[in-house]
Amino acid sequence: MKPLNFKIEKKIPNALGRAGVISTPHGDILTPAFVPVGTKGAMKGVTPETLLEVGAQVVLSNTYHLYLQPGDELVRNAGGLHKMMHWDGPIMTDSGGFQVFSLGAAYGKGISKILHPADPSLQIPERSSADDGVARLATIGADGVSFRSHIDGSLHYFTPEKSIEIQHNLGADIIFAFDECTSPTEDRRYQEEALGRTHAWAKRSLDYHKSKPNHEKQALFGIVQGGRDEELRRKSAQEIAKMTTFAGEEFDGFGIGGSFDKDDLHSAVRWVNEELPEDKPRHLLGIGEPEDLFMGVENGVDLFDCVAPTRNARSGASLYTKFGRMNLLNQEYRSDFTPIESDCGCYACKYYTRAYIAHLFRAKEMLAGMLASIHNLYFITHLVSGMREAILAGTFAEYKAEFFKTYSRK
RNA sequence: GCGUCGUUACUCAAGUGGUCUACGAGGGCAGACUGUAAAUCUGCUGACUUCGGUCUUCGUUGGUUCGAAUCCAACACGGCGCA
Repeated sequence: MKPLNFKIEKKIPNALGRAGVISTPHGDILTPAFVPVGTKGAMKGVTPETLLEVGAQVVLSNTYHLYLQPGDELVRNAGGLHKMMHWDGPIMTDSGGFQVFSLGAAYGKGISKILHPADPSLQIPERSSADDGVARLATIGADGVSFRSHIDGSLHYFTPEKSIEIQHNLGADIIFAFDECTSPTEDRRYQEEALGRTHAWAKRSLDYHKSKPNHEKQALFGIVQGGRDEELRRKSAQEIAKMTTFAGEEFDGFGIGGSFDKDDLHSAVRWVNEELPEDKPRHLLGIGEPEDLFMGVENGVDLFDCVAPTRNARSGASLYTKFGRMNLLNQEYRSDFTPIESDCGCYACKYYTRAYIAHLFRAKEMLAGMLASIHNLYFITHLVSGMREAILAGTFAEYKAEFFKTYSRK
């Protein structure tokens, strides 16, 4: 029995994009779809009921974080992630591969998922091997990665098998192979070396997963890496796509990973999706700004997860609107008694004003982040489901043009 | 009335002769955030500025000193104690 089924409904003419349906043991995901991130088994400030209302179909949690706290065995004993967090829809778990990056090479350096051209100092290749003398919480070995817990400093070791085992305990519908997300500041030699590791780990993740009964109900996605280099990206996509166990079993879908120079994102996605088989779902890991979502969908991405909508909402009152992002904490909104967006159908816009939500932020009321998260999740979720509708209607280009007529990144 | 303590920027609050436009916190203003080390982080917050500086401020006034938020005197206001 297959844990996942993917059906393409319609394609964008002369492009890689498509609309489809992913079926999982916990329901269907209509694609393209945005996947809200609830790292520690909870959407920060949003209940599962509200998450549904906001338009979420599936959520993504994190292996590393849940392993540290409360512990994957406890999650298993609680009846699994679905039951524990009271979310009956599909769940995905990231493998912890991103933490290899964020707690490793990127640790303490201000390097994030996306580098902007304005950070020239960060773009110089800094090393070609593991040691540059900078303290970090994750160090990479041949067999796996050792992590120092960011919570209590305790030492932990992840191998591909360990990551998959934890993900089996968590019980998500879609799980990811353990990979190394590299920094764009690494040179090509390092990217190649890291890619070799990611592929070896992918194979071990696949072998281990398919050898366990869990593979009947949990789908495993392999992750493509390769940095900004076209040859490495295409090679990675091909290798991950054709990777099989001794019994001939393949990945059920693919993740596209990496930390990007903003300009490299587009080309990397296109190279990869030109190589990946059409009949399996593709997930662009950690990307979710509107302009990137359009780019991704157009280039054949089916799923996106991103912390941006919730983090922006919570931590800066940065809200998505059809005109671009607005900072609700700006002076001008103090006595603005209109909704965040007058034609938005979300709960926050239906009942509350900018002035009120801004007040809640200043007063440090929890409701502030909740309402802002609801709006941002609604916005992004609906933006992507709107793309799906447009693909089905054959009007993707028009939908995109209409959106960018008013939206600007500032 | 006498005694005593206090008065620092929007607020609270350090500072008791030069390194003081003056620590720190809050507030305010702005910015950042893309598989969540994140309800977080960064910058600015006396005025003017060609961004190198220039000028003005520590209750008020006067004084001591090369130099005062810091020492002295008087005054104003406030707390406490005694009448």
